[in-house]
Amino acid sequence: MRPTVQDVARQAGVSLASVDRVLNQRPGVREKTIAKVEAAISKLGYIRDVSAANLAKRQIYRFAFVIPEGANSFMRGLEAEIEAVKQHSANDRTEISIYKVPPFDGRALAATLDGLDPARYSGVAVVATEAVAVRDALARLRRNNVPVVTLVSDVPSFQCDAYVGIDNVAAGRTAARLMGNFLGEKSGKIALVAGSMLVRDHVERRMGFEQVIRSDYTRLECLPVIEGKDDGQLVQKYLSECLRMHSDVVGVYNMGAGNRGLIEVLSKNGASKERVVVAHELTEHTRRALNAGIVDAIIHQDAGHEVRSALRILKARIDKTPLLAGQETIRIEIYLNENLS
Amino acid sequence: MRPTVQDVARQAGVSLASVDRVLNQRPGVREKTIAKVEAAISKLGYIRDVSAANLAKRQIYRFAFVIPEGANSFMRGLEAEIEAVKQHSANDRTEISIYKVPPFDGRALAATLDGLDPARYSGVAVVATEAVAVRDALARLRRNNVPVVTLVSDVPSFQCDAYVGIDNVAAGRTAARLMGNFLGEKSGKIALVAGSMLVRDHVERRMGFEQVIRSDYTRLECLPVIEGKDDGQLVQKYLSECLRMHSDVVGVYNMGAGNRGLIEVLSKNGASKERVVVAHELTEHTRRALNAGIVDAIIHQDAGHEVRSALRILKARIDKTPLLAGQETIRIEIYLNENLS
DNA sequence: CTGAAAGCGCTTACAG
DNA sequence: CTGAAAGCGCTTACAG
Repeated sequence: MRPTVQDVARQAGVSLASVDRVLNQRPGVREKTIAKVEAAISKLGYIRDVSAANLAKRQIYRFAFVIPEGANSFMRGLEAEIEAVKQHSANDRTEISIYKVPPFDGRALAATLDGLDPARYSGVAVVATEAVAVRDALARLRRNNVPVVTLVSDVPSFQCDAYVGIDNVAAGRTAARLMGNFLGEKSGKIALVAGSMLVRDHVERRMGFEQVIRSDYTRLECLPVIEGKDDGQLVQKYLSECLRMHSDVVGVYNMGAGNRGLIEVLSKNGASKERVVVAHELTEHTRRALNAGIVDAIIHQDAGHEVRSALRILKARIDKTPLLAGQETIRIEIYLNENLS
Repeated sequence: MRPTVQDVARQAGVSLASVDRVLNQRPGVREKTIAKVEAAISKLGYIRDVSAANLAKRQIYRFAFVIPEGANSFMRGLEAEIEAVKQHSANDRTEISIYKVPPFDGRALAATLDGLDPARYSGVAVVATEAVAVRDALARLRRNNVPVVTLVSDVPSFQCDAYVGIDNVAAGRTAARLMGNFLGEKSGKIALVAGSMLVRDHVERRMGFEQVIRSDYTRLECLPVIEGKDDGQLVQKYLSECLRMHSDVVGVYNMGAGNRGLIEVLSKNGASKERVVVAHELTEHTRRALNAGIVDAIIHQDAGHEVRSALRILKARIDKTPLLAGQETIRIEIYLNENLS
């Protein structure tokens, strides 16, 4: 039988309450008592039962997810994943609220974060935009003992409890390797599409992509980045102009959203077989494009994994329990038509 | 406040014990009482607290993992992942035992399974070999109400609770797409290496691989499969013979283990840049080979994910709780040097 | 600074 | 067929 607090109390010759105080590092215990309890714990190999503790504490986890609103399919997929755990998590004494804020708007995000009551929420996960006001709002939550994780997009200037997302430089490098290898001996230009060069993810992906192309595929040349604001309409307009101007574009890399516009241009363009196309994030649109051969590869991050990982990390901080190493690494996934699951 | 069994009992005008009987579908309750309780449950929106129930039941999960012994790095990685959750799972009232059996040996596997006491184990996960004795041993466990999942390698003739692993036909197709695209305009032969054509995974991967090569890359031709018994020494011997005999081998696909032998041959061979090499499973050896450019791509399955998924599925069966859709799909992962994490 | 007792939301004998 | 009471492994007031 596994030892319980009762056993520890008996072994140490103290009451249950004292064991509890030591276990939870509550103040007002004599050094000598602490020592006795700790000796008993290690002698018996006591491991505390977290769920029994949570039952006694009537612990309920309340989490806030703050994510961008708008048409971005990846973000809507992220929202769907949050909804899925939300339904499921009633079993786990967990309550989840979703707050949606305008995308690319640091002030709006900061205002929403400032509106979160630290007494109400036991943890916050946020798709962050970099801005001083955001950093300050996150710092306020941390000061009030609310653990914070950033999701998908990090804020390096703020030391949060964890960043749950991919390494975007490596993602760009991965895209470039696929592009370069798929192009074989061909030479020519690569069109680069991003949402905005003010967004960290996209800047990092571009950096990684250009690094690899320049060093390993010198017969290829990257055109200046087209900024499509993650908006399908704009992407469509700018990209078709670009392809008209440059007849020797052999590859297209979309490091941002707005894939609907990209797909529109390339499917009209017909000769998709002759160009290699790499984009980010598996959505219903990019899946269809992979199937149709309009897109050759998708670099993906698993939004469901990110949501569940964020929750595990926040709970571990709250319960002061260790995480399982390896489970919380978000991978840079590659999808071809063949391994869509 | 969330309603509890107390609330349900009060609302239904019955005792706690009766509520419990209905909740757990225990026999010996009048239809009318069942109806009253069920009405109260749905009226209050009662959701049962599984961890409180497990505490009261002194429920301890005891799981057996049955895996192959031997030098196979993937299997040793799988074992390490089981060990990792084993350490961690003391917190979760979960005990895990690992049984190792000789690889490719259905009788030894069946004997081990037959030795598992159904009274002791609440669930079993097994890396299965196809054999009648194995199927019967698994059926015995199921008859004794022990849920069973197959790990990595399925036994289609046995209807188990779940198969936790990848679709190996799709994995083969994925390997072929990478091979074909990376080869660009080149034509020539592809050397195929497998462990054994008696093992289902390898047969399926081969099928998927050849399908895609034949239909989409007609300038490429697959050589007959080399069977290396997943043994580095043998793979090295047979593959180097094969490369000596065929001067026009432009690609190598290893659908089995024994990658150390493969890497040995190809690194000596020098001209690795001229051949495209695709293999399975990220291990310390294949990582190094990716880094060194000896291997171009690795098709991978996440052993840690598989272990954790198997545990979640078994627990859900035991607790009769729903699974979170999406979390249990094992993906066919693709690794290039750039997205190693 | 310490301890006895009640309680968290369930389940389990046992009595009727 | 049904219910009162004790108990699972913790924590929380409250009294001293």
